[in-house]
Amino acid sequence: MNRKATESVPLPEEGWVEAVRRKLLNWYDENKRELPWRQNKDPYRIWVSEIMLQQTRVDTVIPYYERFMESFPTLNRLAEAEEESVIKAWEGLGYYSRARNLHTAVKEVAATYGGEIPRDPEEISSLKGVGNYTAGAILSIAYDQPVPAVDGNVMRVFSRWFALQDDVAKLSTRRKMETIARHVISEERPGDFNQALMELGALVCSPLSPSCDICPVQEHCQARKEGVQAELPVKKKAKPPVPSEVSFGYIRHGDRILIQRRPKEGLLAGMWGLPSSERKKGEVVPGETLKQDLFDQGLEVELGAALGEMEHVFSHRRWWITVVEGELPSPPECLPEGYEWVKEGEWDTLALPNVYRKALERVADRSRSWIQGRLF
DNA sequence: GAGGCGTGGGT
DNA sequence: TACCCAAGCCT
Repeated sequence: MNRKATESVPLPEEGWVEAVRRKLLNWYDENKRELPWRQNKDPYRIWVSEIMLQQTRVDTVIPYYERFMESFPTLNRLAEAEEESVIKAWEGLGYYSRARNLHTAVKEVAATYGGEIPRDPEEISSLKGVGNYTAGAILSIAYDQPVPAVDGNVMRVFSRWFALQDDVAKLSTRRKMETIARHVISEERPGDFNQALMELGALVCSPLSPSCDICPVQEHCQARKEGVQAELPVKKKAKPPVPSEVSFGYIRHGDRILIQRRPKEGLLAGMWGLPSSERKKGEVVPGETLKQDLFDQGLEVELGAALGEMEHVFSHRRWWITVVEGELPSPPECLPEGYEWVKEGEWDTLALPNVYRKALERVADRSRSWIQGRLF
């Protein structure tokens, strides 16, 4: 333990801790939401929920979680599943490496730990996709271990309780928060305590306009005392997403459309999508680069009209998309690696990220209005 | 430490 | 509109 780092951590007195623990847990008992992953303490169910909830809102997760649990009700069922079906179940939820890592980790638990999720902090943390927060959440919620589970909510709550100016984007700050968490956690109800902190952060101690007037621990909050709760936590601003010009091809051959699997690494890794090309914004004529890229793969495409334009923003990149129609008059007998034909409209079995689904809907709208235009 | 990695909702 | 954000992890 680093003494210097520990010295800078403001550890509250025992009286303060006992009062806050009691009030927070009482508030949680009265106000906690009924959520599908709170039905029982099945560590597998807790695990899946924690992975889905990473950087993702509760309301968004719920329907995915319900469907996922119907498809993969137990750890062994998930371990036996094909990766494609796991990714398909994750379709639209984003951060797809979460699904791959979860699948990898679950197979590891089945093979190495006899299907029982390890209770040892070192072992569980070694699983793919299980970091400090997730390990703490599973161990405390499912296994009643008094270990911290410090997420964005907890850091916000602590920043305000103790009026901390540390940048919560920093790793060192999270470690500091974990030291505080170890000090204040309830040994009797560690899982409920950790969830109560997060629930308070989500429902009361919210980022923009915290509802201090209904907060169960308002009288213990240093930020409120100083009237600075809206300025906390301190967080360095994120860089704006980098813009680029992207062409999607809607390329027909008979009743089939050309699709392409994305590279194994990087953005939307391994997911299916329309053939596409990406360039720096302002550098290119939409469509031409796509034609070039496909030509390099041995596919000679004839491009038609632009079917539509759209914008799609990822956390770190902004795509300015032009969907261009085209056809492949004389396709090779065997398509290059990563390309497939799929019947128009039969995308259902493919795991398509939302950006492509949006584009396909756009094209479908265009086709419908085009047909209507011919009818009237 | 900093950047990559999705998406949708709120203001 | 243009941000900001939401139960992080990996490299």
